[in-house]
Amino acid sequence: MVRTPSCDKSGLRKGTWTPEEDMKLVAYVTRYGCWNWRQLPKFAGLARCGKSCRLRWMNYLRPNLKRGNFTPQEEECIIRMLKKLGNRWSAIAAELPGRTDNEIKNHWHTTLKKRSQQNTVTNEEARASKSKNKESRAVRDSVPNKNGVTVSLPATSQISDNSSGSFSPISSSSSEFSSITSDHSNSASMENLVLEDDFGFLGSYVNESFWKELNLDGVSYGAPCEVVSRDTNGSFQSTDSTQNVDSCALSPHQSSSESMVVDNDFGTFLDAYGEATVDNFWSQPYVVDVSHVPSELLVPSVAESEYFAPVYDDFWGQSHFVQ
DNA sequence: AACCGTCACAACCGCATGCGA
DNA sequence: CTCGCATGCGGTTGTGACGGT
Repeated sequence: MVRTPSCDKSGLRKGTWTPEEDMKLVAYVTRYGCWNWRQLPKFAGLARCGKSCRLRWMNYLRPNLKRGNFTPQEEECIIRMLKKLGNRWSAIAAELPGRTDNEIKNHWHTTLKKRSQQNTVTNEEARASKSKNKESRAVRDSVPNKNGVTVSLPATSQISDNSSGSFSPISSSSSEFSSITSDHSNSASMENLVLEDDFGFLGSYVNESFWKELNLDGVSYGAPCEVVSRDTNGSFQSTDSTQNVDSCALSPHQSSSESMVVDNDFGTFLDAYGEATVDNFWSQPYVVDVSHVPSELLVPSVAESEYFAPVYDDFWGQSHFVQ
């Protein structure tokens, strides 16, 4: 199902992402955010191009992704939006929380498209069948009598023919989807769908010893970050990051042992943090939903001396690295 | 058991777009 | 206005899984 790992000319890895690569990316992005995809793999210790990292994160690793089969409501929404917007997959994905454009696109090409085509064929066959039935009934009803004289019999019933109706393959009124309402009330109900554990796929190879055992080729995640949980009032509370928290703020630069990644792209970096500004940057916690992140990822057990992250010690100057 | 065709989907590729210098 | 860079988007490909023969 996945591609065989390979390398391109520049030595960057291509193909299937390994669990270790996923770990690095998840750990880095959940901690520092995606401040610059081009630079990110270098800092995260990934031999990947930024594009590949972004794709992997956006389509597979990022939180709140809904995995598993599409619900009938989602499929109906896809069909409806496709009819409305065309193949603007990202716009369609925006209507389906937790689904990616790639996922929707794949689902369309592998399942819905064929189903719609079959639906069209079925409808056409039905029409043809009805037409044929009418003909055959006409033939049947035109029974030659003993004398070879054709006598037209009066029809006992009339089959209603709706063939003039719409048989659009992506019409929400088509038979296959006729039982599904097409109003936006579905959107609300879809939000109540159970989201799978976003990092469930990591479960098989993430355990307590993972971070200890993992040799991260130049990058590790030694410095534990302070986790600030958000209470029901929306205020933040410092908490033990080993605890599971549903919604919390990561404050990656509150630890005395680490500084934030900035490189030369401070503006982009700030943009990545939404409302952060130069003035409040160092005091505002970086708010990120890490409810999906296993505690092992938040507090990796790697010796701090191995910590390898860019440090921005000269605000307007060059960043450098410490290890 | 081996082979083959189909399916599903992760990932790649190339182009488009936005933005700052 | 132009250029270069970063990111987003949609089409396409590659490959393991799976079922049928």
